[in-house]
Amino acid sequence: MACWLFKSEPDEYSIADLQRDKTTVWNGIRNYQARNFLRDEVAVGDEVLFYHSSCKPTAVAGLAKVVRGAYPDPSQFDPSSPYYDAKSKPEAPRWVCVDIAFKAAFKHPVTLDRIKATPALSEMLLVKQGRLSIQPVTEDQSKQVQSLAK
DNA sequence: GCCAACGTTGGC
DNA sequence: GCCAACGTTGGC
Repeated sequence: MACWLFKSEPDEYSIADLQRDKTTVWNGIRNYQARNFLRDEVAVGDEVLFYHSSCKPTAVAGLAKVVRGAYPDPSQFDPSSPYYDAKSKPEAPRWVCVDIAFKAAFKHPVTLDRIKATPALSEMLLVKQGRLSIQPVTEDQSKQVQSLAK
């Protein structure tokens, strides 16, 4: 089982929204590096750290799990969607999405500042490569983050 | 709202 | 098939 970190702007979709909805489609990914992870490596049963980005403070806010592997993101073919991509054809979809389910909302979200200040987490891509909305996390890192949230 | 980092694109 | 330009991302 692999672990991942998914970023979302809480104004758009927060861990509280996921708690309410139970499951959601993780769509709208329009960055190639993130898509490659989604398409090639994210699998059913994988653990997901749910990260709130572009807010104050940015933090890992909860836990989710993958319940459906990569399939074509329907929004890329919908002209009325903000995620519409005219260059993507149904016979060769450019973008994919996965489904995730709620597992937990952290009582104490683990802020980016805290992660940066924790030596065991200094190798996280979150710290080393900021701009990546889907990223792999080691099992140790995931456990560390979860223990900081208690 | 700046701008740095990345993968992809496309002109040559 | 090189490589400059582009689009996306997200902390500051």
